[in-house]
Amino acid sequence: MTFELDKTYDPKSAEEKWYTFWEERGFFHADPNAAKPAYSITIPPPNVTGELHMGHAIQHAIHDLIVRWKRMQGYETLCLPGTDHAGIATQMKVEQQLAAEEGLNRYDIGREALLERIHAWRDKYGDAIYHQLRKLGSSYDWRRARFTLDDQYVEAVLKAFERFQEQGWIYRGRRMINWCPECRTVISDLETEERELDGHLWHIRYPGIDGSPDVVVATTRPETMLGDTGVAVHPNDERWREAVGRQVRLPLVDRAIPIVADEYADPEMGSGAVKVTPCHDPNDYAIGERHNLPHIQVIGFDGVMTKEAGAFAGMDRYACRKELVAQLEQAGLLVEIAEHPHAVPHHDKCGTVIEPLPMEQWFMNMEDLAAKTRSVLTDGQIDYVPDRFCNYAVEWLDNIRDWALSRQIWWGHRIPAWYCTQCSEDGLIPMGGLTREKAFAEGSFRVSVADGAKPHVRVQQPELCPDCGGTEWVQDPDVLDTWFSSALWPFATLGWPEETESLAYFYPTDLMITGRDILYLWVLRMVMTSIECRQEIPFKTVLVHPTILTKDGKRMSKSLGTGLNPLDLVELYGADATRFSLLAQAGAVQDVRFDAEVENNVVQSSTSAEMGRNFGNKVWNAARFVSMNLEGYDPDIAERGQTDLADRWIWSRLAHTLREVDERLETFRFSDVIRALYDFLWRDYCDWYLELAKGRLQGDQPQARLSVQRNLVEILETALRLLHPVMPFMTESLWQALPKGNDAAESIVVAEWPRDMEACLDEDAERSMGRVQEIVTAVRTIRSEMNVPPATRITVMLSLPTEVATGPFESIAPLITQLVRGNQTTIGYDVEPPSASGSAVVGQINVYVPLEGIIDLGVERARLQKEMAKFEGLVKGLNGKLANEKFVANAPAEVVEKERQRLVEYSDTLNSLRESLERIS
RNA sequence: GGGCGAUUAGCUCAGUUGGUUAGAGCGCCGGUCUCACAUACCGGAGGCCACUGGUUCAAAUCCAGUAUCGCCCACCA
Repeated sequence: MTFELDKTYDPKSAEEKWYTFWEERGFFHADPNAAKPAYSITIPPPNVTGELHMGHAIQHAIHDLIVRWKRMQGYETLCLPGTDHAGIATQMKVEQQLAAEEGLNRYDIGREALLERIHAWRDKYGDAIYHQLRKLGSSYDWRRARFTLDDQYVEAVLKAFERFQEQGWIYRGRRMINWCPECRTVISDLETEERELDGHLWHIRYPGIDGSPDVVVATTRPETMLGDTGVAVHPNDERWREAVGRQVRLPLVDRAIPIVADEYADPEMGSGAVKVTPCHDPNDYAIGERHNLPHIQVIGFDGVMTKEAGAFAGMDRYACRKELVAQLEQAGLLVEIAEHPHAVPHHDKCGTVIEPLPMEQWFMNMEDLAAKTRSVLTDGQIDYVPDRFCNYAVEWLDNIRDWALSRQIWWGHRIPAWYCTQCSEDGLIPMGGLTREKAFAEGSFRVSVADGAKPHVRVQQPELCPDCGGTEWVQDPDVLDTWFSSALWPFATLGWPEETESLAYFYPTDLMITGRDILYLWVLRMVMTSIECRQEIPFKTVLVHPTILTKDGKRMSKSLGTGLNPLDLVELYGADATRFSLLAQAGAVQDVRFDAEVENNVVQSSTSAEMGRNFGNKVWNAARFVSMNLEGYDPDIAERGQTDLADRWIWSRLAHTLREVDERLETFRFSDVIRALYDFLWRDYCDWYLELAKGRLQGDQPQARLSVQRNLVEILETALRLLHPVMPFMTESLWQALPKGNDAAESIVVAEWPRDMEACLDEDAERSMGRVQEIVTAVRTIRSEMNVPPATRITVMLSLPTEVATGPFESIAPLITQLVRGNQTTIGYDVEPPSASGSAVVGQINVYVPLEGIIDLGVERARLQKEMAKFEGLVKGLNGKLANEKFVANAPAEVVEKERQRLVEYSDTLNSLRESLERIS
């Protein structure tokens, strides 16, 4: 019973072969009627435009690790994949393509045509990420892959919108919003990103009128001055008491604006007076409301100055700034220009500086949901790992703000609000001079409730207008924020609003694995929508995985050339090694500096992936060794060796490893999982057990040979199952090749996870084997230090104190001989070694290696002296400690006793070392 | 401006509730192509655990402060 393996593991052929096999057998399918406990995860849907990056890679290495583990443990395991339509990002991508290839923008081709192009784009590229995930080995139920614009999913979105509307949370209102002049849409607060810019603070003089003093105001955005409709000072500011109620003249536009008293103005700042531009600053908007100041919008939705900007109309907002500053300077009204670094909100998707504008939009009041969600979190119903993220979530909920839901783009879920063309006529304003017919047909109009538009929220278009009996309707032109649809992900993907079998069986899901960046944007909103739509939590645990940084702790970014394509790693080192490297670095830390050299977005090498590759190859070769030594092996007649020390030891180590792996998987300490497996397979199994097995394999006792063969196979087979969730491909290759019983599973994917190994734990064996290892290492050190040629066979003499029985040493002696390349190991009491011997002390045992003619006594003396110095230090320290009355009095008795024993032991060791030294001096 | 995290060997990181000589991998030095593996084997060197105080018989570990780096939140002109 032998099998053949190549000299090295070849990832490419294995990956292709086994993934196909797994999919054909349907191992990843999850059945809602299975008679097993369920375990379910929905993945965070990547953007449909997305390409796999390292963030995905670590996320999915973790997903698949957990999912494969649970599947082997006997759960009916669902991992549901999918993609997000990613409204702005996707539309942006296709628009950029349109501009680059045809020089057209979205308005040139219109709504329908653009949507057609995006759909075509999605059909062509939308599945790319699925193929990339397969390359990593992800064992997901691809039959269930969902897209946020699937028909059933759209239904869920409309249903949810209607439901929230019925709760009275959704409203149309005029508010200060974040406008992206590049994308020409509103975005939510969460989609803005503050960036520190080196700005300036311009101090400008506004001349007083009718006895009012001149006012100097400061601004970081002088161009907004054109829209100023007031100046505010603090009501208690004595300097300005007389000025309140008077007016100043706005330079360049020659407009008289009032000085108002408002507590927003900070007397400590500059002159104490602040300019007020209600249309272009959230604070100023609030002041404007309080004092009824007029709104003058001088910056348009395209970032270009409006006709209200007078002479500056038509200029880009930044060009205008420059020109305006120049003119102010010329007019002698520019008092000062100060350097002023400050944070400016940008659109996270396109990087454009946000323009705050008052606008009518759809909003959702989040107060009720936030309150409910808060108590769910503070009740501990959802476990956050690490748990501090739960506190952050609660804090965020405490400061919840209304959610701007509508987007002025076309790719997405169109808002299910309808307007009767008859009675809403005045509030439906065609864009760009279109006729009403055309504007309505294309959805190119602006809705103004203020001007009389009356929205009716319905999933279906209404029949008769309840107000006027009209029958013609137009749907709201806006689409919903992408995050509105993804907020429904865990239940919408399982069939909601239908009460499906899958929903009943797999929901709530067990685990949500996510990055830090979307904890509020997405994760918390899923909790909120689930509480409302399902009256339950969407997942029991939120696992926040580390962020992958470059080697030197910088952001990984394609534009910086520090991007790293995970598939390049797969290409270089294989999928298993890539997973290994990611998981090995996913410990308690929240940032992983990924150990790879990258040049111009191309990976040159990665130390950790190399480690993974080497480890895979090591295991592969261990299996190869086993395969080469199975001559005459028959699993039916071979008995598991359980009396030999090495056998008892390796089973005990395996049992420890299983316990460690399970524990660390339960607590998501992936780097510990890797380390446990690595140590067991490489250190215990290969370095020690295989080496020891060679003796029995090559010996002349058939029974011993059979039992060690059985152990070699069985231990390896079990360890492969433990390793499978980390390195699925390599383990499957080996597992398939290993001889197994007839009732073995079809694949390691569905093989049973090892369990109940506690009985194999054997402290005595571990202690004895530990002694063997110490002695062997000591002898090897002597060999190495004395430059004993590898071919030279040596004798090891163990000298025991009289109170120690020789029995146990009789059995370990042959192991020592074998491992140090010796010819024999002798045991005796108070042995007097030849004077030309190397020596070492292991616990109570003196170890001698006679080296007549080889030993360099000078080297040996130095070695012993160094060792003595170490123990002298230890003994001195312990003496001091035990002489300290406070220690003896206060420390627990067992600690004191332990220290006493150590002192005795170290003193003995020191004496032995001294004797050895004297012998050769 | 608030909050949080990190700081341990040249590098990347472990170090569980305070209690043996602080560990691993890579890198480095020396020796091996020893019949599974040179993607390997054997041995070795290398640490004032960021700094300063404190608590304790005992601190990498607990507390306070400082420094550096990073993240999150925040409308201060």
